[in-house]
Amino acid sequence: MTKVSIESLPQHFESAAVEAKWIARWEETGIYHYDPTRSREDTFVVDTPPPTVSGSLHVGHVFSYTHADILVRYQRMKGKNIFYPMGWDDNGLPTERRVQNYFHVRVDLRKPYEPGLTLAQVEPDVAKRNPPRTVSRPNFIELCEQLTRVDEDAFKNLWRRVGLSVDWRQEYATIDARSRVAAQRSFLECFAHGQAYNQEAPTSWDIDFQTAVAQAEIEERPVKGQFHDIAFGIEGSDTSFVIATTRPELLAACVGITAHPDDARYRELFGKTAVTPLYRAPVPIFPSTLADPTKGTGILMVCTFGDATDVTWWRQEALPLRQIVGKDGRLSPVAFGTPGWPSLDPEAANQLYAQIQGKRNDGARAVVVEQLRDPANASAKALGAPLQAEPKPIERAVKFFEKGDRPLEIVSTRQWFVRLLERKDEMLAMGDRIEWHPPFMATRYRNWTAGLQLDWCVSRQRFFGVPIPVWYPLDAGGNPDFEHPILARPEHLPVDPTTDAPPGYDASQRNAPGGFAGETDVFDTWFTSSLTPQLGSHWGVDAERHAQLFPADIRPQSHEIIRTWAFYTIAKALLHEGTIPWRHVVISGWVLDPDRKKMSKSKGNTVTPIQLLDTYTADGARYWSANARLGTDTAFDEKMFKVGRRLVVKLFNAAKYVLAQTAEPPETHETHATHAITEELDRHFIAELRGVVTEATAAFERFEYAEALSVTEKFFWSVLTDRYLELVKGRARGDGETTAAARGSAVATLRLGLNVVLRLFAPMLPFITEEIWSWDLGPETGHASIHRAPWPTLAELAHVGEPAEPRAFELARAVFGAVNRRKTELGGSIGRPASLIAVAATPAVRRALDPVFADLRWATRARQWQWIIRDAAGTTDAAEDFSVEVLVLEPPSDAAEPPAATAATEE
RNA sequence: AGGCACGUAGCUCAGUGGGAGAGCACUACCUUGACACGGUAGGGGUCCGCGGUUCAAUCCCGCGCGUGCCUACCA
Repeated sequence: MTKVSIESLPQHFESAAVEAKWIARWEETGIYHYDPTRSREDTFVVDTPPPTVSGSLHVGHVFSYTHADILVRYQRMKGKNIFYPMGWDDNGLPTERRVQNYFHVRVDLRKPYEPGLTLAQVEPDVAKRNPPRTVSRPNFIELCEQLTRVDEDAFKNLWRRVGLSVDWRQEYATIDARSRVAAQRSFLECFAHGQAYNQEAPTSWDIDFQTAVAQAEIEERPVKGQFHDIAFGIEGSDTSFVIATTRPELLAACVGITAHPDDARYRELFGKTAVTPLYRAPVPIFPSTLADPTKGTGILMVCTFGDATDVTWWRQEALPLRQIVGKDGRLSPVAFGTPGWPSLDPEAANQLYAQIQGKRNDGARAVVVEQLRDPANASAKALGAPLQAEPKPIERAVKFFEKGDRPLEIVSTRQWFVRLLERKDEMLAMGDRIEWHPPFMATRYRNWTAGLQLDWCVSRQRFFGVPIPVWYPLDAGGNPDFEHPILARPEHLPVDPTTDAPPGYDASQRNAPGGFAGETDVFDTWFTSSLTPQLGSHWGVDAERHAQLFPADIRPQSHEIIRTWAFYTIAKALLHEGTIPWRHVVISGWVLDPDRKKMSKSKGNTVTPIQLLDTYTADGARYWSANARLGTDTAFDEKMFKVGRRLVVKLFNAAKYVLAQTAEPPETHETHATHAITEELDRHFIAELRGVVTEATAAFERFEYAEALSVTEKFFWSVLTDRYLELVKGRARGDGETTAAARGSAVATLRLGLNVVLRLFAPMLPFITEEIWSWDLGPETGHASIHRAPWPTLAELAHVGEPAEPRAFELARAVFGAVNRRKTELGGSIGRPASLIAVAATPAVRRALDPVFADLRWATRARQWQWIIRDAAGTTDAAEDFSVEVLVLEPPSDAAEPPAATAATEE
């Protein structure tokens, strides 16, 4: 490794070439590689978020991943052995949907596998003119794998461009074989411990994706609806009561009526039987404290199923199941007058239902409302039209699958669940053992955990996911026995029950009486994603490695997935290991567009990052990111990128100057590092640097990289470049009567200052700091990469003594600033020499400035300097320690004669 | 409806029981010896409102108002 000739450097910073060089160099030298031979205490383990490989990159990705990288780079410089993997979350609905749209294909489970069907053969049908091409499930999965590979490359390219210090040997995908093994092993272990069960139960169901969804994947959206007041009859009575409903189309699914037990209006009805209009079904009337007397009319119909409360009532009252909404969202055929479907007038009921059968909710609702207007359809002849009033518009919150477009239905289906409700307390205790950054994010976890109402539904009726590794024995009639599933053997994993035969059976017995049926469901993608710490540690495959890497140190993630990813990961760690999955959770905020909406692909307000990186440099983009504190949302502001770029350019120029000035060690010493730092100004500079090192280190220890950046940046601009560098320039060049020792002190200080500041910036600005480091400091210090160089400590600065005059530097800066101000007022440039500068000051100020006066004098370019000594007691303005009384600029001249040194005078 | 967070210069945001700040933007000026991909300076404020604690409140407490997110409400 040789030093770079500073003179040969380009005049301007050429970021593209420099970044490309270091991306390649870091890869070649492997400086980010994990070393499995080092101890756990020396190791810092990152549970990297595997990005959803959806083919779209935006600045939000750069934002949050940079936060983690900054923390990682700090730990690396602290000497830690870093485990920093990268995963790709490619299984699941987003990928399926993207593949469906991209290739314009749909799965047909009946289709046979077509070998060798590849990307090239399934050309994207951009216009979508033709009906979708149907493909077999295995072919569909292959297409998913092929497309995600392309997307992963795009992500990988971005991560390299922004300088993530990932160990690329530790790459995984949540659909790859090792992940499938881990997810299936996790399931087998849950089942073995009684934590996994399957059950036919009402489940939130998306009618478009035709799959169950979990509580955590549900969101609410405001939807306009209408209240319908409908009269119900009472068996053995001519009277009626009125319920208000937004979903009259579910009338056929009505299985009960309820009101609050204290509601005087309905108290007499409890225990009686109501009769529904249209279908004339007798249903029980029961009291329930869950009913709210202030809502609607205070009395309501219980349907199977309108909402989650219906499920509660259905269970508590052991009501019958009348499921009329099918899995496709259409009303299923039913027959009133048959068992389970009672009616006082089955013929009329069936006739009315026939008009809505096969329709979706909206269509059915319109028909039902018309039917309700007809007095003939009343629940008792004397009551008049069931519809008591014109529908009244209301807006209400309706549950949606977060990725879906139409409201969820509740459909009774058989699903696999993992028990979580009974472990709420343990889950809460786990959350308390983890440090959340910022701390208030722990509240979100606690709120979610405490409010959990359902076990985790882990089965999904989808294709591109990890198969649930079970089969069901078939009886002589070909009916599956769900109570006694056949589990895969751990040594056979991964398995696909739709193509593999279970232990003890052969393929010919598939779907045959007495044989077996393979489970067709796959896991919820979170079931696999919740194992990312174990995927990184090779859980179940390499026990030694697992012990070394689990639990992890940090989990970086964003706050909207605390209830999913963080929650489920903690659940898995509890279920499998009885411990926490990581010690720290590091929460990044969101990137908001200028209207303060979250940037997301679906809103179409994202900004593509590559162009930003080209324009403002990778470090410039990282600077923007590094300015945002954890947990704080940040508005996208291109100006911040610009400021970042300016910092990068400034570092380039300042470093070029410092290193060119100090290319040769002081004449009295072999190296810069050994030269004594003796001058007052230099000692002051180092004293302030000590403060910066202390503050930046403390900030990093609190995970507050933005604070560390702030103190470093402030020091760099306002102390190093604006003031110290200007004051020390003359001495560093050996101008005037500078002694060799004084010059050596300046040179040693400049190099030491740059050396330390570069390392303080290195976690945030890895490219420019590495570039500068490589010219000179790297070869000199023997640390080839700044990113493997030690984090600055006070010990490195301990050889420099404390300054003698506490105010010397502060005053020198102030006087220098005042002189510059005066020059500006006079319309001259800062560099213009002054034929005379007269400064009034108290004796104390004059004395304090004495040890730095030569530097100050040089910086002001004063040919003659006069002190006007003010009596301290006589000053009228006590706040003014000094004032520039006279400043005479020399006329601008083409002949740039350096000002002759003239002695300062006092009067 | 509850919880959490936030409200400071035109914008983006730091901050602290005692002096209201930074960057950007704006205005004026400067070819300077690292840097015009730069520099020097200037104007700009009801620190959301009202009460309380305190010698002293932008900061602590209470009550409002507004914004965002999470949870709940779905008849």
